[in-house]
This record gives sequence, structure tokens and C-alpha cells, in this order.
Amino acid sequence: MSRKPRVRSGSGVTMHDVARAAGVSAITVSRALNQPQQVSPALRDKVMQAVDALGYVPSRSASTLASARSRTVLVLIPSLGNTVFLDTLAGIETVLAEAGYQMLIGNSHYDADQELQLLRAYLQHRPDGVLLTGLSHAAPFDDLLRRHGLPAVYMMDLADDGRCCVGFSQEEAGAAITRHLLERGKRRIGFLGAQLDERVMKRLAGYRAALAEAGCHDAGLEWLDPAPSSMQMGADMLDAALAARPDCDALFCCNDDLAIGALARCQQLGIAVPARLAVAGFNDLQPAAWCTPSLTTVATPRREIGIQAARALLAMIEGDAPQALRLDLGFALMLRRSS
Amino acid sequence: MSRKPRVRSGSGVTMHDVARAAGVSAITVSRALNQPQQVSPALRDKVMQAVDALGYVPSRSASTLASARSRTVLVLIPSLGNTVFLDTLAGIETVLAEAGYQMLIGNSHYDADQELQLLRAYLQHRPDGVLLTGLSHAAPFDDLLRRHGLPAVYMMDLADDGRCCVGFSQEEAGAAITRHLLERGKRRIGFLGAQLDERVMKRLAGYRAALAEAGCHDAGLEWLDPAPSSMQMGADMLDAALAARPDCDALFCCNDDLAIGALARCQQLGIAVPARLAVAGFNDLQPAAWCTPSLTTVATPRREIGIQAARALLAMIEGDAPQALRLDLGFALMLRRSS
DNA sequence: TTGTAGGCGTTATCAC
DNA sequence: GTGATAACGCCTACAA
Repeated sequence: MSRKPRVRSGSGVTMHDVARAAGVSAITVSRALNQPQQVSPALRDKVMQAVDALGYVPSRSASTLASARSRTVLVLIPSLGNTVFLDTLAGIETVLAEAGYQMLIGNSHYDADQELQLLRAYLQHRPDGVLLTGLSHAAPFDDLLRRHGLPAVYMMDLADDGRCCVGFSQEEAGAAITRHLLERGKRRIGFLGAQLDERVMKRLAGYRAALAEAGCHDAGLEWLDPAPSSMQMGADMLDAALAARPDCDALFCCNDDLAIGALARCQQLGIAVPARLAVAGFNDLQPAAWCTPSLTTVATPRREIGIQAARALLAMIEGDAPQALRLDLGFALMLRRSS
Repeated sequence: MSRKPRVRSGSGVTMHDVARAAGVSAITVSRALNQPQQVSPALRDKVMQAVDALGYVPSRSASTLASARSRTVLVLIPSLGNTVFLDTLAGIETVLAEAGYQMLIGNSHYDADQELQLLRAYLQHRPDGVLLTGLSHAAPFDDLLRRHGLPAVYMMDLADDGRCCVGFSQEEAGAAITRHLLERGKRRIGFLGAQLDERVMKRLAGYRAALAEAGCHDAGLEWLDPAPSSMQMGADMLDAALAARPDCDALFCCNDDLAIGALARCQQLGIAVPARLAVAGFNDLQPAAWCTPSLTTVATPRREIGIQAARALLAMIEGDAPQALRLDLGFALMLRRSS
């Protein structure tokens, strides 16, 4: 008494079909595809021919289920609209693709809760490892990771607690660009911050430290808004800043979007940049070199971060390098006309 | 004689473990999670408690394998660095997430061969449907799709062959912005094109049609470069164009990046925009409203395209709406200072 | 409303 | 180098 045949997924061709067509057993097909050197050339050819003839596409689900390895890596980033993370993704992609791994992209929208939900959801795919943005995550998030024993690499920043991380010191970068403004003779240097994520707050900390060092920190020169940054917001914040503190003589914006909006507003208002007001951004996005005047900013090695983080994670997954590493890729000041 | 236990994936907690903890059978756990209304509240609570207590995360692989449905949708786009596609992705994401579907993102880098490889690779995940960018794909690509009987929706453009598509007429958009330049009194209107993908070529066709209509098409005013567009390229192309045809009085750039680079170069060279040379872009990216002078461009409903395309695909997957649709979401001219 | 039996497509393990 | 067998974790079909 046979039952109704079930619906088949994909084109319906299975490894057994290929095996039958090639006159071998299923396991030989599996080996011919995954460990070719373990199969004699003659059979290997037969198998490959059958694969092509039938249009066979292996089922990742079955493979994952049987082997307990998904050859998949989860990447969690705060935003897909930010070039910074796209460049990082591009770097990751090249490394993973070469190693035969695929990438699951999760966009947390800068929200720790959403990040946790994403992790939960994507854990269903049993990723072999995770690439994370930033060091701070919701407490249950870290628990989940541990519970599942998932190798993780933290990107964009540097930890000192033994976690594997690839990035640069956000704080030092913020301090460095602030010092540059000080060297230009500015003394009442303001800070425009949006989004207020972990990294922005560290840049702010660096800014404060540099100013304190020079004896000219002034809390009244900081303007912070938790909303996502945009050029419009940069323009608005510039208005607010100058209205509140007309004596302000420089602005460090937490990212280039803000800076470019502020710069455009300066143009409209006829404010002399950098003489009357110097402006600096962060990240060195494409428009920074093209706006008027060109924007002084901090170039960040985000593509390289993606590449190195992916390599480190693959090493952890393969068990090659059990020990965690801490990779500082640095940053570079791009000094242009706006300062 | 029992064998060695195999390595378990995930945290090692399976549906059976949950069932045992809750004192029910595995299938009841499955139903409590997937069709809650089919399980009595009492048992449902017990199950959910056990799920939480054990930190159970279902295995998508097992589910996919057993049900022949992956609840996964493949999205193929030409680039991750282009805001246009990111906005589309964002739209898709909201719809899919709400429906409990996950999205696999494939970046073809504007390359038909890579796109085919991506499809092959991602078919291993047995997606339930595909969202595609543009109408033209490699021939084996369409074969593969058919062979696997995959529901597909084509985004960004409009087909007339019964395929399900959501977008707007690239050609009409190109014609419309060209007509606007004609209305401004321009007669020697040039075209700057990069990337030269399907959509750029259609915008070019629209540009030609509009000029031919007005009796002033001039093939010597077209500058085309298959390399990816950038602001730098826009600046370089402006130089080349004016060197070759100093009589050129307007430029339609195939995208905003090019236009903004050209605009910036005009500023540097002291070329009066729009009096001496009008400039128009395409897509209405954020900087278009902020550059100097602000950029006339074509606003495209890309987020909405993502939303509607995802909805259409889900309908096809669920079998609600077997018939294909052709959804024209239109475009809008954004007339600003550069024309 | 709940449970039992069996199979989805692949790979690990152990024999030959 | 090749093959038989038994999992992997879940869901469909059917039965109670």
C-alpha cells in the first residue's frame, strides 16, 4: 500500500536520480561534488555529466540537516542605507564567496531589540558563524550567541575583553580630527551628533577628551539628536548651533551626511568656511571630495574591515585559529578645504 | 549496538525535546508554533513555556526539507552600492518580514553571468519565489527559472509579454526629462551615460525619441561609457563633452551621481548653470536637493516598487492571484535650479 | 484536538 | 575507491 507521492521542491531532481543516471550510488555523487579527489576520474566525469544533463541542484537544507553545517554566515548591520556598511558587506562578500560560504544579511535599523529578533529568526538557518557590528548588544543577544556556541567577530570597533574584533578606535579617531581643528587655531569647536549609536558616542568621547586636553571643552557646544542623520538634519543643526552659540568657530559632525548638509547651509547663508567656521565630517564618503568646499573628514577602512573580519570568522569556523584576535586597521585624516 | 551520536546543530534542542518537556507529542509542538489555533490553549501554553525554557529554535532546514517550502524569497539586484536598489530592498523587506518570509539577497554586479551563477547558488536554498531587477537576463537564466517552476516578479521596468512586472517606463521617463529641457529652450541637448545597463539604454532611447520628435537629435552629443558611474566620471565626461562640443547647451545624465559630478565641475570651471548649460539627472537621490545649484532630476518610486513587487510575488506563491499583473507606478519630474 | 508512521534529500559511519 | 545503512529535525497524511 503506497501512499500519495509528496510534492517535491526544486526541479525535483535528487541526488539519487543523478546516481541512477550515472550508474553509481548516491554517496558517490555526493563525494564527486564535495570531495572530488576521493572519487576516480572516470566516475567523477560520469557523475558530472549526469548532473549537467539532469540540471541537478543540490538541496542545501538536506545538506545542512545531514552535516550540521550550513556553510552560511550571518551578518548583522545597523543599516542598509549607509555606505559605510555596504562597503563592509562588499568586503565580506568577496571573502565568503571564495570560500563557498553564503551570507545572510540582517538589518537591525540601529535597534537592539530588532537585532535580537533578527538573530532569533536567522538562527533557524543554523549559520556557522556571525559577523556583528559594534560591541554592545542586548543582554539576551549575547546569551543566545553563547548558548548556540556560535563563533562571532565584532566589526568596526575594538574590544579589550578577548572578543574577536576587527576595526579601529572610534574614540581615537574622534580625538584626532578634533586635534586637527585645534591645530587650525579653532577654540570653540562644536559637535553635531545624530543617531547616537555606540560609535557616535565614542567619537564624542574622543572629541571631549581632545578638547579637555587643550583646556577648551565646553558642554554648551554639543548638539545631539537621536534621530537618523541626513543632510537636512545637518542643515537644521547648523542653524540651531549658530543661533545658540554664534561664537562657535568649528564643527565636528559625527558623519559626512550631517557635515555636507551643514556645509550646504553655510553656502546659502554666506558663512565663510573655514575662516569663520571650519567643518569636519566622518567616514569620507564619495561626496566629501565633491562638495563645495571639499570636506575635511576621517577615512575609515570599512571594506578592509569586512575582508579581515570574514577571514577571521572563517578561521574560527574551520577551527584553524582557536584564539581570538584584535585587529586594529586604523583610520586616516583627509584634510580638505573645509578646515 | 548503537552508533556514535552525531554532532547536533544549533543549541541541540529539538522539537522532540520540547515535546517531552511539555508532555505532548512532537506534532503538537509543531502545530502550537505554526497553527496555534489548532491547539488547545492549555497545551499551547505548556508548549510555549517549554520552548522558552529550553531556548528552542526550530530548524529551517528540517522544515524546508519536510514541507518543500522554504518561506524564503530570492532577490537579485545589480548593485548594493546604489541607493536605488537599497530603497527597493527596504520596501521588499517590510512586506516579506510581515509575512514571515526571509529574503536572500544576491548582488550581480551588473553582470548577467554572475547573475546566473547567483541563481544557481541560491537555488540550493529552494526559494519559493524570485524578485528580479530588469527584464533582460541570460538565456540559461530564464531556462533555469522555468525548469524550477519558480514564481518571478520583474522590478523597475515594464514588460509586455505577460511577465509579472512592477515599475515604470524607463523610456518615457527619459523622454519626459528631455522634453523638459526642450521646453526650457535648449536645443543641443547632450546625454551622459555610464554603466549602460538595460535601463540606461532605455532612458537613452527615450531621450532620442524626444529629440527626434523636436527635430533636434544629434548623435554627436551622446557620450557613453560602460564603466560604473561615479561623480568623478561625471566631472570627466563633462570635460570631454564640452571639449568636443562647446555648443552643447544642456546635459541629461543617466543618473544623479554623474549629474552631481558634472555640476561640481561646472562650478569649478565657472560655467553658468543653467544659463549656459542646463543639467538634469535621474533618480532623485538625497544630494540632488542639496548640491549647488540644486539638481533637476526624475524621482522614481523605488521603495513602492519593492513593496508592490513583494506583494505580487507572495500572492503568486500562495496561489491567490494566478494571473500575472503589470503595475506601472510612474515617475515624477523634480524641477530645480540646474535647469 | 491529538497522536502515529513514514519520508523529505543529504551525509557520517562503518564495511568491503 | 565505493557502497549500504542509518541518522539529521521536521511535516504531511492518515487515524483515533
